[in-house]
Amino acid sequence: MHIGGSGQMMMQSENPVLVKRHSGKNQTITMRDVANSSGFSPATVSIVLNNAPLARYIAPTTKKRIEEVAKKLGYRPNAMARFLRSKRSHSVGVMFFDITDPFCTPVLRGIENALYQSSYVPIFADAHNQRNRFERYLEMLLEHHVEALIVVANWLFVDIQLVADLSKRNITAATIGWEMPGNDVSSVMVDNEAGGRLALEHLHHLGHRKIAFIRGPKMLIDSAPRWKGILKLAHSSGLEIDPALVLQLPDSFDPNSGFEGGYRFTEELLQRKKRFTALMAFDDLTALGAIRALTKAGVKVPENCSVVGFDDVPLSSLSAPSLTTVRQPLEAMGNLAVNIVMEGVNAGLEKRDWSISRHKMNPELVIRDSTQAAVLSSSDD
Amino acid sequence: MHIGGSGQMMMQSENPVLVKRHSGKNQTITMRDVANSSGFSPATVSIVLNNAPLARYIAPTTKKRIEEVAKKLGYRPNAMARFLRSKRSHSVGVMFFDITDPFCTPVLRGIENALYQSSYVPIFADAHNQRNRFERYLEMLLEHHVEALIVVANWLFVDIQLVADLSKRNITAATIGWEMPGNDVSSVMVDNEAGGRLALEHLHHLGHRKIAFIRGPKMLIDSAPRWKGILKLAHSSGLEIDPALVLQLPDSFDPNSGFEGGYRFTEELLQRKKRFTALMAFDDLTALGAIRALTKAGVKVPENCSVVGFDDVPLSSLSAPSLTTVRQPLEAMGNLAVNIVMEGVNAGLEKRDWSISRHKMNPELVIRDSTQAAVLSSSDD
DNA sequence: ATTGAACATTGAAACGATTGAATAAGGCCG
DNA sequence: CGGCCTTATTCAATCGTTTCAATGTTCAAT
Repeated sequence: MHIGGSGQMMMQSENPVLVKRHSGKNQTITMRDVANSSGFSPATVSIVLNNAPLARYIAPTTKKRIEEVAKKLGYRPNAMARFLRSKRSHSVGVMFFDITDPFCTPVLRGIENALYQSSYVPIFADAHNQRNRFERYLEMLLEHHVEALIVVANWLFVDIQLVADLSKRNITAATIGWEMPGNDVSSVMVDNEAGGRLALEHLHHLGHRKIAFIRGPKMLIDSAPRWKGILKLAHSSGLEIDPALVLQLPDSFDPNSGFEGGYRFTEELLQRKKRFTALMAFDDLTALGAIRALTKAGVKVPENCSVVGFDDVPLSSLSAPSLTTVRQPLEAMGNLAVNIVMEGVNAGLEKRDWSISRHKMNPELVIRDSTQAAVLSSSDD
Repeated sequence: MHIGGSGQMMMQSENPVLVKRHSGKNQTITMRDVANSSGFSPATVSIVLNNAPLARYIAPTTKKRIEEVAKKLGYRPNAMARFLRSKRSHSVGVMFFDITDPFCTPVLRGIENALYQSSYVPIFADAHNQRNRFERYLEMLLEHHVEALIVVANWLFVDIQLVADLSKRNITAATIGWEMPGNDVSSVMVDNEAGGRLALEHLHHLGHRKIAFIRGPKMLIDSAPRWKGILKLAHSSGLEIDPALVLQLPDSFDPNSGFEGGYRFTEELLQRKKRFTALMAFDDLTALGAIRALTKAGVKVPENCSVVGFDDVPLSSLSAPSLTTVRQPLEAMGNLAVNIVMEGVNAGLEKRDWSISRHKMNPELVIRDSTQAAVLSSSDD
């Protein structure tokens, strides 16, 4: 009368093992059990429980009966068996380039939440920014027959292989924070140009004219458009950008290197002895690094120097001073990516035609304590 | 002569839809394809590719042949079909109470990394601190037949249901940051008592004698032992704890409420006009809130007041000032939890006996910029 | 009366792998 | 030379669902 783990060691070499597996309700109850127990056939049970098209012919009494029995027995469909027939795994691969980037958590939350609404399950993968790991995970996800793939490409590098492999296997995919070349993969990004504009506009409105910039690494897709937005606003508002106050972060594989970079580069800016009353950093981490350097050098933020970041990662509101930044709607982006791929999945199911889409979400300026109006200074132009 | 999905769309009502699905190598290649293509039977292919026991009888030439063909065809085993027979899903459920807690990211990383080593895939679930969501996810994970479950119970509430359901279904489980009543679930925690001791010891060594405390919420399992460690050290070192300098956070369902709590409670402590030269917070977020309040009130950290946190969440090193704290080895804890459940999985596979385990990991003091030696004051005892 | 929908249910064939039992051929022994 | 072990491979059942095609009903319409 053992159940479960209790009698397991009896299986040893040559003992007269007592048949214990048949005891408790340890056995998984299959659809056949429900069928037997309710007096109908497995087919009927399946039709009823899935509310399949044929279900409209099934007598209401039958339906009720079957549903009752299923519940009483605690029947749980076997996802694997189901998949084997229906080709639907009810899972989606969610691949992060590097989850340690604070950018990722809200995105993950958004993805998870949207999938949950559709009763899909996320299979989590983290490439640690390594190509081979990325490929291995891709392999694993394909083996698990995820119905779709979402790639959160917050940091460096892409893989063309991805595109090929996926479109070949008819798996809809979407990237967040990156755009694939070609026309196979949908994408969700923030409108970086608008964001850059927003940030600089804010500083400009506050009266800042001598502004330092720490640009993002060249390899990051976000860097160029943000800078473009900055240049455009500078141009349209007649603001002059002093090249001596512009630095660009080097490419790096560590998403958290921005902090260190912001720190070092701000030190360097300070050494140049060119006065600036505000600093615009590539992202929040960079901004935090900058603030650290400024504070250490005795430059008070925001009194002596305003700092603005980009992203609005969760810690930005907790830092001291709390950070003025351009918010990416991270959770909404995760959400949208799910909706996109789900649409693709459904299209595939219904043999409908479907085309990829590229979204640029609107950023939003979040004003906190790291910026304030420029103090009027005699040497200002 | 159609195979598989090719002719399916002809089922449409009455349009002569052109069969475009049949173009590329879209069709998934099955084991049968490898068998046909190599001239052996599916059985042989399976045996070779899995290196099953019987493989020792297979001729080396045959093996090579099959492996070649499999690779050339790009054969990828169908995880579902495989599972259906072998009862192994090669997936593990990873359930978070609330992923927005910064505590979770490193744990997730640790779990992911360990699973990756074993070619297991994590199915991610986030209960959003809601019981019904927790239960629904549990249901979904069971449907997907995860081989094990890891619950990261960083924040409030537990569910007894969990224990029952899992042990009934013979799924090994482990919790991180929580202990289940009963003897069904392994757990991994930090040694909170030692941590509490470590933190206070540090302050004491620095010469602090008037220390304020913000204790954790009663419902959190960590709160009591941390406090116990504090009391013990206070006792053994002859430190006096002034009840007027001790506050306890209220229970809350938001893991990030600690910041707000730390802020408010610190304001309150300041209002009491009882001098203190150091503050020990329940966790890092609370400490950050406290620092914010202190700074706002003109109390400089660490010059006028040292602050120490607990956990060493990623943002603690980035805050200004960077936070002295007690580090939980979060990644290692995730790792360990995986090893524990994998051990259980293997035991189950080999019908071995196996018993749960409870681990207390050693915390480590991380000294950063938020603490410094107490200034000698005339009124000190 | 016969037909033919609409209704209600079921049999049985997949889905793609795994695996215990079976087959077959060679080699060795007494 | 018949039996038996070893080597090499295959048969066929099975896992738990889904779903197409088939089988009876019932009942209104010809």
